Amino acid sequence: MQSKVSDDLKRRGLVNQITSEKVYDLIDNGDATAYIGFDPTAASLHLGNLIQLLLLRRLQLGGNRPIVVAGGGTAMVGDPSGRSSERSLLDDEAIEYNLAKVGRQLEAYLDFSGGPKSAILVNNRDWLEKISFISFLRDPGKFVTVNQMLAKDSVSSRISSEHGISFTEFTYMLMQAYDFGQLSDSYGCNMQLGGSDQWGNITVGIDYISKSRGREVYGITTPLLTKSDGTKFGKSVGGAIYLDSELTSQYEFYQFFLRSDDSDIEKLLKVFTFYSLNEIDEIVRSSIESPEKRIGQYALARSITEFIHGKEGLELAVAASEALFADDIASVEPNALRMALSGAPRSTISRSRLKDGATILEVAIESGLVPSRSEGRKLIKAGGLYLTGSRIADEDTVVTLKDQLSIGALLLRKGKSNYLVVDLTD
RNA sequence: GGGUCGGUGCCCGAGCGGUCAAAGGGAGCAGACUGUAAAUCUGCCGGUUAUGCCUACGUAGGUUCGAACCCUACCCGGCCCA
Repeated sequence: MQSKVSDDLKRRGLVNQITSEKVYDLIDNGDATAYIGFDPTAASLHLGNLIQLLLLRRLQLGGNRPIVVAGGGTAMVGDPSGRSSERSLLDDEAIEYNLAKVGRQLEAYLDFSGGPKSAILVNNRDWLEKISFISFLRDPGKFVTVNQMLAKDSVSSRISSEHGISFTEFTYMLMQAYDFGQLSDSYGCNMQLGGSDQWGNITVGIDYISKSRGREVYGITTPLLTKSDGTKFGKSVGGAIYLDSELTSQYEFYQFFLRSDDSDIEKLLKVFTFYSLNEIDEIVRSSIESPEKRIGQYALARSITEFIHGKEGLELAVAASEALFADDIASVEPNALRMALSGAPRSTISRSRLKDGATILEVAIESGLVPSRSEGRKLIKAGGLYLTGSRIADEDTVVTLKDQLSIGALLLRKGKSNYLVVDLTD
């Protein structure tokens, strides 16, 4: 007898709030049809979204049916939850673009292979676009009181703030409630999942369905993932960590997890991997025994990178890591090096630029390693800029074609581990 | 509406006529140590065509050789009174 799905979720720290204990019965018996919506406000999902998506995946593995909603319609309006000021509206084109990208990601991490528990992907624009204004006012509108809406944190905090809240965003939770209703009608969806900031939106939907259809549905939220020092998890130097390798290379993705704090490892393994709790205990135990081996970090980074980027992606990331952290990168065989670095952050600069004699400072700026001349100067002065493994002491050091690696690229490094491969173009 | 206190760099917060690109803390970046960890210590932390110039102390004006600091108006917030 396998341990219960609900116990597993609880012990992984994935449950923040539930609307009823009934939630656990449903998911343990494989009776849940659970949905999460993702608004395509960016071209890729990031780690925060991934936690939700993995939760859906866990439910599916436990015999429940997942539905992912691409918020093509809701993205037109913008969710005020967790925001202190009004969003700027995205135009149609941007949403369509993001939708195409994010939609593909949503399909990649769940099992859509058919059968009764096969995942479903829908776009809420399909129904939100069709409903007329008057119907909208009559159907979801009449079942939800403004009093109720005003009481939600996401709204009340904005009303009392100097920024206020537009009618547009105020309406958001009504749209989300309507989504839930549609899914309930079409697919028997009986549960909505979301981050803790979604609690208000989810409960409005539950009330709406109960009043309009007399049907009982449920909700679960996940806690906001924080690091052991209390700061928000999932940000790195360049901002959010994305699942799309064009925005966050496999190497960066892998490295992000590889550099996790010891004290966060257990939590991260529970949230981001499918290792069983027993396996995690084992990994954590050996990590504590010999922390310098970073067993937990490797297990975490490998597992999650493989899940997101596949075996090939993981191999790229590992190869890039090994090549970049090698003692003598110049001796790495060209083909191997080219392969290895294909997952690393890159930039380009023209050959002629080097022929004319560019200084290291200029190269660092033009390649985007540093944002301004002063930043570059400071970096060099602090001893934090490296060209192919050697520290640069003088900003006027001239970079020539002789500095290129066997693969026709320069290798810059900022600090201990921020590498940039600069391809030479004609 | 009246009174009063306040609005400072990514955030918090000192400054109250020149020596202020603005103390201090946090965040961030880099260095040392280490395990590509944490903690700790050190340096940096508006831009630049750099002993100068530009941009910046709620907004717009004004006084002054000179203003974040004084004056006027306006906008926004806290508290007290109505």
